Amino acid sequence: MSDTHSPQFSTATGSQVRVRFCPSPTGTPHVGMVRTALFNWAYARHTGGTFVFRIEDTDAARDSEESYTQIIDSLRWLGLDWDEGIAVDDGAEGGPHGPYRQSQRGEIYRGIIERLLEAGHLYESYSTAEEIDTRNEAAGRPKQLGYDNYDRDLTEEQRAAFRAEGRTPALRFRVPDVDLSFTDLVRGEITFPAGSTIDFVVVRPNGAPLYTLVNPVDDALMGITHVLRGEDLLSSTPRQIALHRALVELGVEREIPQFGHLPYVMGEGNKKLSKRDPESNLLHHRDRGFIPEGLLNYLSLLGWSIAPDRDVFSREEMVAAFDVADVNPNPARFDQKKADAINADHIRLLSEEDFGARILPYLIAGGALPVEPSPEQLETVRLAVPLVQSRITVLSEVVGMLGFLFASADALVYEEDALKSLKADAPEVLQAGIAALEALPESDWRTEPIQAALQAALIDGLGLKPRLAFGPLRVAASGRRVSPPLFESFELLGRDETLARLRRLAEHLAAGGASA
RNA sequence: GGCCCCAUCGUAUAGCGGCCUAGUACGCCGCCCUCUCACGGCGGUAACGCGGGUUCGAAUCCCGCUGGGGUCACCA
Repeated sequence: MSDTHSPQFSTATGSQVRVRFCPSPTGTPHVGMVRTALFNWAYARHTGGTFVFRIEDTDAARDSEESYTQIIDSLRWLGLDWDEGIAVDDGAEGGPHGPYRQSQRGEIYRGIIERLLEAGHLYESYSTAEEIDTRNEAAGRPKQLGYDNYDRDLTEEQRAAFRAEGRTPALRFRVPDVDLSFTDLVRGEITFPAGSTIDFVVVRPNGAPLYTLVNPVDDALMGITHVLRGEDLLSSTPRQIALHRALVELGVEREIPQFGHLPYVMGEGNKKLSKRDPESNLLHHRDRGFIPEGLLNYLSLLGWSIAPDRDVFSREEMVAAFDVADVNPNPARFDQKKADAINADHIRLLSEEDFGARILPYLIAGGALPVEPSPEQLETVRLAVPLVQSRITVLSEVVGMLGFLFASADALVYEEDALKSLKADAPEVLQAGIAALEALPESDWRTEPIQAALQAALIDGLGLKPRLAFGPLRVAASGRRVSPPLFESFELLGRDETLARLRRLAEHLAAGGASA
């Protein structure tokens, strides 16, 4: 036996780095998937390397075009741009290693399979799952041990016999009987003992290649130097390394990529964040009004940190600081509260103009504004921006926060808890407020004079506590217990509208609409 | 069960042998600010899983245990 030269892993650094993101388009984009994309992207940008985007759609039964579209849409929304891969620049694919959808690479795989077969790395396997179970049972071998390498050394006669039965073989990879080890970029040395990795199927009987083959093959063909992926794939790494060794031997690639396994993103309790949990769904966060800056920042915190005393930062800062070697191997819990807080911080960092533009789609989607807002409505939004920017955590909250500005006095709905917060003296307070504001001419209808007039009438005049004095007015104006600042809201509403609302609540209460 | 991974406040993390009577952030609890709610400010609560080593010295290194997780598909 020639000495199995020690594995030749990639030593690429700097601009030689080539990483890839290769989701399979099944289901809705998952935050764990996005975190993986983010770390790959950040590593490529940090090193000045190349970020390749490939689609692993080798399972026609599970893949969907809708999922494919959502994934691309999500990366675009987040601003995770790629250098090579599918649909670059809104046009055709780009890059020297296309196609970047595995469903279109059949010819390429056929060639590789041929070479692998010729070199003896692959063999025909006629065993069915039932037969494997039966054999294990007969041999008193635990079922969980799986395949028994039964077909490894079938003779030509035996194969012919199977074929005569009308069976077509799957192709299995012959895993060498050696320890398989590598240095994980985030975990350090990992060794899988010889014998713990069994021969695995790489091609279905119908000729369709499986992930087990195409994933390493494409990494080889596309010159990937660093494979950063989820921890769930850690246990499949030894067989990938075995396959890579064969590919190096055949001259398909020069070196085996380095591997780094990113920690799990967990949900509540001790389980992986499942597709069932709403917070696993990227689209859900976008709909709630996470902004890309906030979501990216939070996701990067799942397994990584930029500094001992700071956790709010821009994507540029992340790129400058990111290194896989600093990734923490612990599984991380997705904490919605923390995510919200980080998002809120980023929302406050937005310029007023930017913020104003970003909330518009939410106001429309939430029904606060029509699809085509009028210039007046847009102006109101612009003026309301400073009132709400520091008051919300996710963009969709603007609907509840500002909706009252776009409803008419008679269409305004009073929320239950708002009505309940009113005391018995609410009618008098409203009357006093109305009187005070009626005395205020249109020309003085600005925040400060409004506040001065109400202060004089209610606090100084009636001797009320501010809380009790302004509560009824707030409910009258917004229908809510919590609203943007009151006097500013009055100004935005305008004199007539404000007075109409105060009168309407007064009538509502007089009609017995609220309990004391 | 075999194999593999993981182990610092409730959560995310800092810590890579002495700077740690363990830092930061979210959360939570007070107080201040205040027209509500936020924002902001101040203060507080709370952690090195256990047992052995190594060392003058261990959250940091080694071993064992315990506990959690993953994986054992003709899915990816």
